[in-house]
Amino acid sequence: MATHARARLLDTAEALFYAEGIRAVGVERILAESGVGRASFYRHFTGKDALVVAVLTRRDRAWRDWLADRVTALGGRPLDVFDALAERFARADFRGCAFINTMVETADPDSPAHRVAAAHKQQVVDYVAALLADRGHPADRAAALAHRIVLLMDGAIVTALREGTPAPAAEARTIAAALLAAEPPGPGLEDPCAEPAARG
Amino acid sequence: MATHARARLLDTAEALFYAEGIRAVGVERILAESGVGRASFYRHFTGKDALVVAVLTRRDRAWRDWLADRVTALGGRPLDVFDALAERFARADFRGCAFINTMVETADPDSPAHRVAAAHKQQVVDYVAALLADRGHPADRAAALAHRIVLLMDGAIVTALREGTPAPAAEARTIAAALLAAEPPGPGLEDPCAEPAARG
DNA sequence: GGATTTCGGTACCGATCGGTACCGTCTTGT
DNA sequence: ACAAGACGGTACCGATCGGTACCGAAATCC
Repeated sequence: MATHARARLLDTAEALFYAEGIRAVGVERILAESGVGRASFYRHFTGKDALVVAVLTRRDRAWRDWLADRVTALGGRPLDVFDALAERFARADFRGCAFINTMVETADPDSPAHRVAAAHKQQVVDYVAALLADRGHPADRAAALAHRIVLLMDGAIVTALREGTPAPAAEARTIAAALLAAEPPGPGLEDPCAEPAARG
Repeated sequence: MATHARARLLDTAEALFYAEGIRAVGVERILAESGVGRASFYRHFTGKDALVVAVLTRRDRAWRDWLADRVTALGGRPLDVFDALAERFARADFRGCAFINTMVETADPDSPAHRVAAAHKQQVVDYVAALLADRGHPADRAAALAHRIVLLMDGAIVTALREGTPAPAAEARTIAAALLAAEPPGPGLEDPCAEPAARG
């Protein structure tokens, strides 16, 4: 028997929701393209809403894990997040940020899907703040800077979506670099092994 | 007779589409809330898609006219666009940028609605570039700077939407100010009546 | 004042929406 | 080997989707 109907539902739904929008994709489509029977779907999820939340929750974890892995591989500098973004923007199936899209599509801020999406963004802010703290920025300054860097990330994502090019990632990186250059890290807490000043 | 069914349809549809999303609002709702008869609707528009395009086209003009008016009233400086944005963010019915939302909801980039939304953003870039050129920036630099300023505007819009506060407008303004401070206008072309350096 | 146009209301269309119930089948754990 | 559970397929449900056809009333134009 084909294994794990639940996993196939999540995979198919994630791809379709991201590519065409949550509301634009009906349960019918997901069943047809995943090969899962109708009854099996409602055995695993109470309804479409629960599927949406499950997809977003899984993507939240996967996306942040991916970001952390890429940033680490690129050098662990805060500005490396923009180079990670550039990789995403260059993919043919890039369709913006699934969580921004969810908040746009799901207008009700009290909706479970909206909440998951909002929480995702907050966790990204916390991650960037941690990156900044690692480079010696005091906690309060790291939080404020992270806020602005995520604003730049979101701006780059939206711009990349509407222009269809990965260029906005580099633009946002340049702007963020100016931001960090104007605010040097605190007194001697930064990583002594940091590369000179070529990047980041 | 109640006047101008077409105008009422546009007003009602614009409000509902912006508040709840294009796909989330059916023709039925628009007819009920506008008080327009079903037949009258299809007399004025070939279908829902045409209504969407008409709404977006009208909003494009109205939004850019509003932006130009507010910026002029605030002083005509490029950075004034962020103060104009802040006013929008503070409104209770703020739900992000209708054109970003349209591009997110309408995945197909060849769709008429998507094209109108993309064209709107390009015209905003052109407008900001004109503001920069007025302050003495050479045309090519003005275009590049405008691109980045609109990236900041979009980032502020998305951030304001997900946080529900107008604060991101001021954040983006500060970042943009650093951007402009690092790149002084060209050789003596700026407006001699410009205010010192307090803002903009 | 009569004709034309625009209007609102309603009935109806096929298609699709999310969701439920029931069926026979196949895999797996013991 | 056998029972238990997960599976795919189908029929069906009421509601709503976008869209068409037709009607009588009301306002405008000549």
